Amino acid sequence: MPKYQHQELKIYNSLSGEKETFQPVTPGMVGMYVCGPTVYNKVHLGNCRTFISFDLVFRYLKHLDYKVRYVRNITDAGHLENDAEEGEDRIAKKARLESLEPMEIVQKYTVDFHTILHTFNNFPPSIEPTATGHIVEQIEIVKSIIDQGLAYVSNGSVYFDVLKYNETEKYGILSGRKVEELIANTRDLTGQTEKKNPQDFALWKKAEPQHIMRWPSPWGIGFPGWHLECTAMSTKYLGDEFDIHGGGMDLKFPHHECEIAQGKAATGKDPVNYWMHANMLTLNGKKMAKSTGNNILPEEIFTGNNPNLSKAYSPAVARFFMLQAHYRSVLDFSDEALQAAEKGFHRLMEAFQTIDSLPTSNSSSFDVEELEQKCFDAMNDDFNSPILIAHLFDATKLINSVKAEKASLTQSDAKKLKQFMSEFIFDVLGIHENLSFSNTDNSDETKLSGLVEMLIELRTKARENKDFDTSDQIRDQLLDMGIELKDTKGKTEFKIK
RNA sequence: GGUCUCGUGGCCGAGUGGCUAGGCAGUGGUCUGCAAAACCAUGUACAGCGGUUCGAAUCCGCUCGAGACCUCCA
Repeated sequence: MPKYQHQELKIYNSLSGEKETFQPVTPGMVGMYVCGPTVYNKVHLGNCRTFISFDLVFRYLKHLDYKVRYVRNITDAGHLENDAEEGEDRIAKKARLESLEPMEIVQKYTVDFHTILHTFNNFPPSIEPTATGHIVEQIEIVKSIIDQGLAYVSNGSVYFDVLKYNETEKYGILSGRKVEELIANTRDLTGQTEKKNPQDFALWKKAEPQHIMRWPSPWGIGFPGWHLECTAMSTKYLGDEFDIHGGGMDLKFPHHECEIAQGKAATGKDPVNYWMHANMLTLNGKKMAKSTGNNILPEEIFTGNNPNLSKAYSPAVARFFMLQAHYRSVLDFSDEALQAAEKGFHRLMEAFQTIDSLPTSNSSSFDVEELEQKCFDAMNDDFNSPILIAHLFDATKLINSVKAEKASLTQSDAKKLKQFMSEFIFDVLGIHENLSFSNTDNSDETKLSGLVEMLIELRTKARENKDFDTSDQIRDQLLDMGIELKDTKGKTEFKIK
């Protein structure tokens, strides 16, 4: 029996502002769309947080035995740097700066994106469509919106008529904006004479002669508006109405608002049942952004090569750090916080590895099944990974207590504990770290392990002979090399730091 | 300027109308040849000021502070 029949998952829906019990359109199946990156630059850590957040969602839905189709796009069509009618698109600009073909830029940063997300142990999405691969679909949507009388052609471009749409529908339902307020607060942007109203947004833009990325359309040579691709690709692969649409908080307005309007205009249906927004990762209290340069690149974390960092951190530690905060909260990045996460993470991993060697008893002093359900409860409550991690630390404490012979577990409970911890740590949180190599078959590691064991033996003999100079020398020099010895009851263990 | 969100102990970060979040750091103890690790114990935390309530850090109002969006951004 699939797990989702036993667990009640609640998801915070940005549309309603409340946690709602999750009910997919088709029982047992989930369609999820997440806005992917514009590939004109390296992904920074803030970008990664969003994708790690939705990887967590993807993983947990799968863990509940849902069949999930996860679609995440690549924005590779050139969109303008702002909402003005003229200007250079970001990919073309980057191509000029790097002296590359626009599609080389796209390829280069798509590869970077994939590599980094893989390093963070994200699952790839089920489908990863590109904007340029769906120009035809986008044109079809523009046509149908025009047919509905909700878009107009102006000088070779097509704009969505927000005021007209707002006569029968509500533009602004997601972001809580009112059209009247938007009108009152419109910024003065030059060159918007093509639009009937400043709130209108482009579905299709006429390409200026210097614009490199261009396609033919019923309205002339041009390129699609930014918001359109997500509507085209989400509905193509997930249907006119699907379950979950995610993205960064900064996309809520106008991007997602426009998607809702476009979708409704084109199909007459509200495209998405659950809107989810991941919050920002901040650096020095401010949002990380490509445009301001206030960001850290993942590779800088892995190498420690950044003025904000005192050392390097593994991808698993960085991921664990992010998952210790809830996806809807702003998380501030700092070296200190990463260090704390790293220590806690290692404690958790070491305890997990200890389970097999735990002494077993006839009875357990702890309810393992209750703890497991608490882990489900945490994730069922809008994917609350920090609470889940807190429970995993409770398990850590239990394991260490059993090891210290201050608590007890039956053999079957120890097995259960290992099973569900493994599921939550590796399958759900997606944390993956090279485990202690003492129990692997890799030959070099086996040799090193044997070497350390030999030194431990020598040290144990020295200690028996009260030759503490020798024993301390072995311990201290190993520690200098990054090998820590740990004396436990009757046995010395080691760990590579 | 408009809309919205947030403000938790030394740091990070959950949560909630009354019952220990958790991690890191600190302190005391156990263990140890000494340490480390581990275990046990330990913090009068919820920006400020009012209000609602038997009871609020949690609800309401105001003040102060921070951030996001309103232009491309995850």
